[in-house]
Amino acid sequence: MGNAPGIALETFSEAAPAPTRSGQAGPRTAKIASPFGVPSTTTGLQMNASGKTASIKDVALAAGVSVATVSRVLSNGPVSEALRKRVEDAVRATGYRPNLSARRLRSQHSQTIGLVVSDIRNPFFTAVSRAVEDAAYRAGMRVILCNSDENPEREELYLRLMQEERITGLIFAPTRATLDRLDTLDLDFPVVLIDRNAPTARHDAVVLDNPRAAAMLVEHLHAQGYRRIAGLFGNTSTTGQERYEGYRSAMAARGLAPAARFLAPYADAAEAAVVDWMAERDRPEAFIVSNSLFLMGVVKAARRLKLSIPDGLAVAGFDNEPWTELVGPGLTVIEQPVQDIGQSAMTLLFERLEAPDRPRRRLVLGGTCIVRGSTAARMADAD
Amino acid sequence: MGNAPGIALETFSEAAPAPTRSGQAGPRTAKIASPFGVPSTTTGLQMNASGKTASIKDVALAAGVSVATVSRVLSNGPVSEALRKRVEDAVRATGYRPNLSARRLRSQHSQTIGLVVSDIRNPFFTAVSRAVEDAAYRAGMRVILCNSDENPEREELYLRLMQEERITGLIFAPTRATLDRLDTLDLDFPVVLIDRNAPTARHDAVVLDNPRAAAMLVEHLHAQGYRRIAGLFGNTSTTGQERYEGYRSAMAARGLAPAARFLAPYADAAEAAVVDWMAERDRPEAFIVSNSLFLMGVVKAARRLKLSIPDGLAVAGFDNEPWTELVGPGLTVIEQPVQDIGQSAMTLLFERLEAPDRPRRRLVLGGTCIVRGSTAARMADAD
DNA sequence: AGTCCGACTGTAATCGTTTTCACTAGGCAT
DNA sequence: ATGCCTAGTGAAAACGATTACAGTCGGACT
Repeated sequence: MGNAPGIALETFSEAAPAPTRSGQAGPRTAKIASPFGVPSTTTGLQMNASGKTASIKDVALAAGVSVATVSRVLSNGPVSEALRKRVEDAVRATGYRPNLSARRLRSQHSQTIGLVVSDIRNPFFTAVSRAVEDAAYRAGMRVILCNSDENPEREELYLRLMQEERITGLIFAPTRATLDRLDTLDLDFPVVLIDRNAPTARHDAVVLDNPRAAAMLVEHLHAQGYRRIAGLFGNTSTTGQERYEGYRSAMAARGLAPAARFLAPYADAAEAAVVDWMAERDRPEAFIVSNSLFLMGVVKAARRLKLSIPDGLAVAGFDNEPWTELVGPGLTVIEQPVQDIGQSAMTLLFERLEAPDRPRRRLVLGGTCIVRGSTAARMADAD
Repeated sequence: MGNAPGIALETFSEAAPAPTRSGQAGPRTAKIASPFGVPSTTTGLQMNASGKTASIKDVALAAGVSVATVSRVLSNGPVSEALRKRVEDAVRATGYRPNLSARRLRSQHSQTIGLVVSDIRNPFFTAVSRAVEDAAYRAGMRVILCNSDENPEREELYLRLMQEERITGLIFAPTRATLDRLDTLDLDFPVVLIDRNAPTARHDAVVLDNPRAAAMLVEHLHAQGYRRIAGLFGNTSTTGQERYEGYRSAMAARGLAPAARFLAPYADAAEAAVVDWMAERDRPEAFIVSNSLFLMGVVKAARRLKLSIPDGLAVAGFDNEPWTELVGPGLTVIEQPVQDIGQSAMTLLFERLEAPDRPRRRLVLGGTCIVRGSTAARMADAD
């Protein structure tokens, strides 16, 4: 059975006007006449005489005080009770809202921190950005969130934007390309790296202990009886590189031969790699993969090859996303302390702002190995 | 086997300094001495004599022209080639970056649109916000993204923020509570609702055809031979309500008795509901659920009850997330045209900005039913 | 009674832009 | 020559806030 066609129509239409195909993409200009009349009051909020939204001057006028007094009321400065009351009433009456652009310009303080991640759809980054945002708002700061898409050009664009916004600090998960030239960039604000990092960068950073985490997976698989353990790692970030190192040395320490491939960060790439690899002589018994996209790829490949997990093919990876529990017998993963990463990044940033000259610091957090059925002991019966 | 403990340490430590537990939450102050010396050059970008970052005045000075001319060069105004060249050189030499706050203040145009969603971790909203952002940047506008967490208080906070940022327009997925009083709010900018909507709201909107989509699921399950079809719907948004209506009328149209429950939007809630429900007499043969969290809940419940999908329990839901393909025999879902929703919202917003007085419009997009194994024909053998 | 102090309050400068307006040259038609 | 137009340029006035500075006004102290 195929897919039922999608149909667009007015929910409460008398007769559906010109049904529109809901194409999967491409710009579509809304061209639908509305059967709903609407009163054409375009009134926004309260306005002053000239029809613009109320400014501090309007409030001052309404309260019969100077703008300085209004400003002081707004910032809890020293004002007599009588005037404070009058101003507060005037604020309500005029519907006054401070203009942040003006405030920032004058006070030379943006109260804004930037956050540039490589892919907001990656649950790791959504979780981290939630943590960052919460911490920021608690400190009375705003967050500007940007998506680089692993694209150095977009990163450059956003870094420029951050400069123009005069952010007070940046939390950044850079691509390898940008990481390499980060020192030459001369930014006006302190930077805290997250997730990715290089020994050469002179910035603060908070990262997972990637080598150790990968080693934990090797250890675990080894203990479960697996020997031919292959690895798939992302080729765009230093993270993949670090996880590979941990994998390699843990394998070597056990007298096993490492066998790794580096892939572009797409599920398809991993699927294809596994399908190919399993056709070779000396097919792996297990895979360690460096991100959740690859995890999906491996599961798809196993399905395509009609290999059961873990008997035909064991697998372990990174990022404890909700669905990893539900796939097959459950997938063994390293859980990252996402909350902690976000909060620590903010902490490092604030401390850096207080002491700009202190030496660079790097915070390395440990992951937790969540063991599930995808790495059950080798040779055991399937459940 | 238990979880290996997480350990925090310096990657290249001589000896791990005071190992820190990577707790799951709670603020943690980074207190790690760095073994890496760093030159204490705190130089930011180029600065003018007084040590601040370069302004247009500095550029003018360096180029030997007036600030007006610099401004004109920056905005491609009429300037002779000779001066333009001199100014461009000066811009490079000073490392000048325009100050957006000042620009916005003076030009009275923020070039910013707001986007308030209820949960950025929900892949539906991450996809939509990606689309919105892309469309915005293509139009030379910035996006401020905020997370309401389904919390009306946070919504109010963010709406106030939007006012203060003087955004030019808002794309908004409101909670029911806020939706009800949206008309009384008197915002200074046009609003386009997404995902949620009410017949009474006087704003533009782009939503899924929820009743039809839910009906499609009923249709499909019915055609596959299922009769006792239960429904689980979210209780915080109008979306759940609309999907329920579609479900109810489609059931009625087939002479089936609807049986629905409304839940808080958590996977656990759905899991508990299913476990309870399956213990009752007249246990459902199939579930229709209104979001992907509930989908997880149902799968977990089935696992707990040792019911196979679809023979013990069929299930269908909303949102074609990548993992729905991988769970069990694959989950049947309604796919929303997320890209289209985001782009259309921007289009509606732009058109509203051009014609503030035109009557309210509502764009209803159709979903696509992706059929997978979780709704295979009743009584068929398991695979 | 005169000084001084403390608590408010207002005036005006300022943040970094854009934009209006006036002005200067040339070029061209008269 | 004179006048007019056009293109290019600079001076200065906004934009909406914060804040340094200077008053004002009682009351307390000598």
